[in-house]
Amino acid sequence: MLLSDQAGQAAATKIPRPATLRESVIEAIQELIVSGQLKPGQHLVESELAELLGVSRQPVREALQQLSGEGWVDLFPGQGAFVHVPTVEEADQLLAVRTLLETESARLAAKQAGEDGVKRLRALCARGIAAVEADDVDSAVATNSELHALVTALSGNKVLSELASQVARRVRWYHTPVARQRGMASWEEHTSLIDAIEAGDERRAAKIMREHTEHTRASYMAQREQEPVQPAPKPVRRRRTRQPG
Amino acid sequence: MLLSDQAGQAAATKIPRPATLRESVIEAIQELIVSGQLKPGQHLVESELAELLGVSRQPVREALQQLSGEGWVDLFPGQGAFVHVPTVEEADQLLAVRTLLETESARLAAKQAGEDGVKRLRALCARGIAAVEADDVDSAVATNSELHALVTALSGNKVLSELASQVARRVRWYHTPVARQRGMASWEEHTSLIDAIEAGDERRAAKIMREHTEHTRASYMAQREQEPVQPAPKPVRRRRTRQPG
DNA sequence: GGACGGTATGCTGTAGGCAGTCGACGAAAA
DNA sequence: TTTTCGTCGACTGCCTACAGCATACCGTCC
Repeated sequence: MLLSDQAGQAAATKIPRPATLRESVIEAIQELIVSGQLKPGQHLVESELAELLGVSRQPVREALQQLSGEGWVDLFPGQGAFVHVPTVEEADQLLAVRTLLETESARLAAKQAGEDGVKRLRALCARGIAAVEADDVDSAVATNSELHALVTALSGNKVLSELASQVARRVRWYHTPVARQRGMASWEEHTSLIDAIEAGDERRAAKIMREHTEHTRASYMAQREQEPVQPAPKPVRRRRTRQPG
Repeated sequence: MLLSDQAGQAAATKIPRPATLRESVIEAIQELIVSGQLKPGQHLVESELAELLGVSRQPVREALQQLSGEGWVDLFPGQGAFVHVPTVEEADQLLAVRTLLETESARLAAKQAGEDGVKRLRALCARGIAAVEADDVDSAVATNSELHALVTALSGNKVLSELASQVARRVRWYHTPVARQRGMASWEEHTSLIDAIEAGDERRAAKIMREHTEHTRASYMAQREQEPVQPAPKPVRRRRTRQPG
């Protein structure tokens, strides 16, 4: 067998490159933010993060800058990095943008998704439903993301799908602590979405996706009504609080 | 007069912060790319750029990473940075995304732009038309960008406008050498767009913006037909060609 | 003649270090 | 008591230095 043949095979499990430290640090910090260990507005001191993660400041700096570009942290020249403070207003706008991007993705996907694509969608959907039935929330959320990502990928527009995935990541952060709602209803919508895509019905696919993401948005806003925003942790530079003792 | 009063005034000419080196480097490299001094596919050696710009490698590295996030360069771990090679296909996709974002922006702007906003739009439009009549292409292009940026800003959705401006920057690169077409026609479309926004007619504003950006896209693709793509400068790592002498 | 392995050389990725700068705190003056 | 100025501490921004790696070159073997 020629190597080129092997290379041609789909997803030959790309060699698990020992990612650069920077990438690892990015993921680590994202994880810290999403999990709430780093709180919104908190001052991220490079040297502390470096020590915490066991690396030098340089990879941390680079990671922070990339994270700034993706909206996770805010960078103030000369002052450092602060975990971004997501306002309700911004979350709403973000969700609106997501709706826009994903609706268009769904339309394009309906236009030109092949059999194979639909098959993969169905597989994911089945997995998601199974997860919900098993009450495995984490798995359900992850599968949900995968499904949406696949829809955008099937749109055939790489620029669009990249943008959408970036937006989706932020959405997940804002809305993860709130999300654990809408279990099965969401997956029923997914199913009819896939039906529309399979039928090549652009209008219907777009409509379903729009309503689907709007439902998410509504549920987010409703939830926010209940637990109001945290009391504005104004992002000031934190003075090193000298630990007594 | 209290300071807070002064601060309240619009655009009190923000103190010309001596930007960080990183930011200066970013702009410098963007300029080098747009102006064609750095060619698509070219290997960007950090130390060379550093020397060229008279700084150390660190700010250059950070700049390259940010530029990577914005799609100007591609970063291959362990291999370095290469100027992104824009394919026709990608440009098409990018223009499609721009159409999507700007159409929605126009719709929202029509929904909620105030008098003041419309006034500023008119002013920009006048400036653009004057530039075209004076055959000042650069100024016309710049004003065009400003106008589109203002429309997205008037949408009231910051996330949307940021995304749109990012996309617009890339579009400008791809399409600047091609753009110098469609002079006055474009500005007539702008005028009717502003009319629609002033009238608060969401549908019409969206429609006009969609057609407007689609015209741009069509003119881009047409132009590309004529001058075919550069012969695939495959992005290989450049071995330092030892200068004889 | 072509393929293979060894070697050399840039380049990247990372670390550590120094100067500049910003904010906070405390003392002095109003 | 409130405001202002000076000082101090800490952090960022940048530079320099080193180790590891990836590629290209080149001699050797098949």
